[in-house]
Amino acid sequence: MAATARGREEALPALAEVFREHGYEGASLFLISQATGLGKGSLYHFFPGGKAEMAAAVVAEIDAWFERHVFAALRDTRRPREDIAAMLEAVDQYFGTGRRVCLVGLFALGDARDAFTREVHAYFARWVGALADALVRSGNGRAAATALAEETVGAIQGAIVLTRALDDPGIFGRALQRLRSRLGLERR
Amino acid sequence: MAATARGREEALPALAEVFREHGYEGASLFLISQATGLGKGSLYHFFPGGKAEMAAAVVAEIDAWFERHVFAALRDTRRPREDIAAMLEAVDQYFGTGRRVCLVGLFALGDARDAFTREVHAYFARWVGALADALVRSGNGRAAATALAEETVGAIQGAIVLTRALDDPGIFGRALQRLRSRLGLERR
DNA sequence: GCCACTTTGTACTGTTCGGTACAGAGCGAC
DNA sequence: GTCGCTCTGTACCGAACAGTACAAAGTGGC
Repeated sequence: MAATARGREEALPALAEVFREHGYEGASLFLISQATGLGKGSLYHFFPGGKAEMAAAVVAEIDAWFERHVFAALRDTRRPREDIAAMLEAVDQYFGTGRRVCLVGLFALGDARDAFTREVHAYFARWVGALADALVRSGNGRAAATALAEETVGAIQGAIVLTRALDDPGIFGRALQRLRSRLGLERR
Repeated sequence: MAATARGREEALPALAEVFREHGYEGASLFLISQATGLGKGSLYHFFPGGKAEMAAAVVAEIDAWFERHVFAALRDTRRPREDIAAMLEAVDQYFGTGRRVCLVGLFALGDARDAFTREVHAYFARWVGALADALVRSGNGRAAATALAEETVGAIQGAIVLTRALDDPGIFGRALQRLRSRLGLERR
């Protein structure tokens, strides 16, 4: 955590963690400085726009990560079932079985809503869209696929809330298992 | 919103709205003063413990409201199907078809986690528990009932996130409709 | 070794924060 | 009226805030 970042890119993971833990308002420059190991001088050198630019950079990186590792494969998949299963696996890893907050979801609930409406909207629209595409390819009708995709992404977000509220990662695991069965990914 | 509150109780709704809109850290005393129509003097007269006491009072009121209007009926119901349906209806109203944030869910994600872990845990545990009770009474086994209850509460929380992210209340409505069908509440 | 450029620590700015102090306004009881 | 009590506006406090200025420390090319 305090393993002194050397540049803008290296600082992003620690930065993301601070925003996840404390929200946008709660993430003070002191906390950010501590977490990244960078002094104010360096922080403002790398992010002249201050906190807002830091948060934007974090959101952009998360967005890019999901695009690369999750969404892209779903859109043009030739093996929809395998790729959807891989998506759930990646989600399980990424969100630490529900212990780790989804920063974009947190921003959606209002923490920095006005500032990042666009980015938040784009992230979830692409997630739902890509998943719906994969579900169409796996044999669902367009409407059913969209409904299933909405249900899946919603269930993941809700499971994060419940897991953290009740402090029980079992909730997240069970939610993923239900989704696997509902998406027809059960080994047969 | 700015309709000057006259006492502690009257101030709670406006207070809750500020915390919902801006989160715990983001709700400054200036915003609170504006929203309630109360000056600092009055605020500290009614809530000597400051912001923390205000947030605690709001959470307690929300908790009491759900206990009275949602949880109680579910626990000892003799008409589980009707009472579960009524619960979904109340939820739809309360959360403004997904436009209104669940403050307890927001706190669960971290906005004021440390300060309200107990309250957040109790709220969701009682919600899931009461719903599971009703589902047992409507003929489900204990395990299936708990799983369904977890799924339902999670789906509601997730639908709030998605609805706000994509700015489309249809998402919340469709989620509730799916839940009705899954909980066996469809008119037959 | 010297130069140009990037990176950093530190001291500082003005502002806003949560919270306090307190005088006085309002207002029923008698 | 006037007493006692609840309530409220205002001025104020120290601390923490985001952001700036800038000199010094590094660093790679030559």
